[in-house]
Amino acid sequence: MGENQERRQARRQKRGVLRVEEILQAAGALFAEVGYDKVTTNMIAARAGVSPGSLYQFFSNKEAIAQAFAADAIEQLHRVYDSLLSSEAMTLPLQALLDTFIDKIVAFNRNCPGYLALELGSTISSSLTLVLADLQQGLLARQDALLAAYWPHSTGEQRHLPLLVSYRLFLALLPLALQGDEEQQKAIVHEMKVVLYRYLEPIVSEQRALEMLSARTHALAEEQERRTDPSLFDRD
Amino acid sequence: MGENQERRQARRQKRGVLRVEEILQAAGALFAEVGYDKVTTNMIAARAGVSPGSLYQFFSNKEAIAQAFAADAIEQLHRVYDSLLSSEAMTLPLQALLDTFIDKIVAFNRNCPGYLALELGSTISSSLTLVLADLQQGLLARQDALLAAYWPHSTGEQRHLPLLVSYRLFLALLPLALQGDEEQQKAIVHEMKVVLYRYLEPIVSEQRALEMLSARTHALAEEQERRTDPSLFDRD
DNA sequence: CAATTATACGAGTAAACTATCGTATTGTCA
DNA sequence: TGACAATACGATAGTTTACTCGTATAATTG
Repeated sequence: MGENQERRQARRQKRGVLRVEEILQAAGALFAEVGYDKVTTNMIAARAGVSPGSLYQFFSNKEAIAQAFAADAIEQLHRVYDSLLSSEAMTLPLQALLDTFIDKIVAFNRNCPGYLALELGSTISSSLTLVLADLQQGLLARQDALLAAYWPHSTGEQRHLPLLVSYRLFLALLPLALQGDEEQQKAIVHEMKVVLYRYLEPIVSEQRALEMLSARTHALAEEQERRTDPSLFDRD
Repeated sequence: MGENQERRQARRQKRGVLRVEEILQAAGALFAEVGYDKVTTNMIAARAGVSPGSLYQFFSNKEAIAQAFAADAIEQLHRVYDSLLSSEAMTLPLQALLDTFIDKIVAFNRNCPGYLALELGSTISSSLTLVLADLQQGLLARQDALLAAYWPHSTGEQRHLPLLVSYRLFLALLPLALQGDEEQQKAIVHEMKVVLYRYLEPIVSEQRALEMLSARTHALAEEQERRTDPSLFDRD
């Protein structure tokens, strides 16, 4: 699709590569502002300072622009994961890891607006969504490795659900962490860390999790007469 | 807008009211399937079994259809909250309340697909989004009352952030809870309850929260030499 | 039964948008 | 320098979509 065109840039690279960057940056900004669907190709061209026709010199269609933008963003994210999966980072306690992890990913999304819009704005299964999901597989593997390091003796099967849930929770709060004044942004980031820590900590330290859950349950039961099925929260 | 038309139905109510219901149901189903933006008015007409022109006998435009659908849905949600805010429900421990609360709201979203799509698919600030936000204010007040009941001596200011965060967390997992096989759906609902309980419980019982958090922090510090700033998770 | 009004239809209109095409310009290489 | 390829342009073709309008039918009222 768009790759052929980019690959054949043997000559005249400087102008072309520069234009591609300009176009992708303009597209990303617009994705963040109005969402992928409502961005028109003419808007992208205007923001990038090129003619509508020039877009198609480098990208075969609108979707290819979003794909290239997402590919760039995900490559950057991989670099973030590289630093997080370093041997020294893995020796941190979960709380500290979450702290740096969340800070870094939030910082990335601040620098690269538009990626979040593509991630969230994925109205059900366009072909763009499928390509995006494919690109994310790599990131999911890194996240899984991270969780595995903190959850010894766990199987991929076991990690699947917590991983999925954690990712969704993070994504859900991310828009709030990027909007509003700095005060509110800090507060949201703090809540993100609290939510994920309280969710994940009992999971990665299983034995303690069981103890604490039953302890809490008993405390509640003593405070208040027990009207509820004790197995409400037990899984199947 | 659309209200005038519906209000002037003095005669011929039966056919008209019926058509309105058919149209809204068709629209809701389509919103859930492909999202508001990608639904065309002709699709709604076809699904409802009416001509394109007939839509505009009852609704002034596409957005008015979504608004009417959302208004209906939110009215139903208010009835759900009515039962949750009953005096007897408020005596349940938090865990039990969350259990029934989540089950009921999930059940509603199963019965009324399309509402979630409107809620999530709100690409940044169309006029539809503003109207939706307005309709939701009422629900937010109910949720706040619920949280206030479990968090004595709390101010509205204090409840604001946890309320916002809880709602986002719930919304984030809801799509997962509605898709996939029944097995997976149950698992997701379970995770929803776990996440919200672990997040909210320390908040509504403040003093215990502080104790437990510091206890955990100490335990972690002893297990592992302390390389991280102890105040990482403190706000500001 | 007439008169009036709500409901129904569906071809058609105007606007918006993606992508193309013919052409002009700029840079590169022999 | 001359030939060739990459880049740039912008008008516009072709498509999609929300919505209208003239007309026809069904129901209600007097």
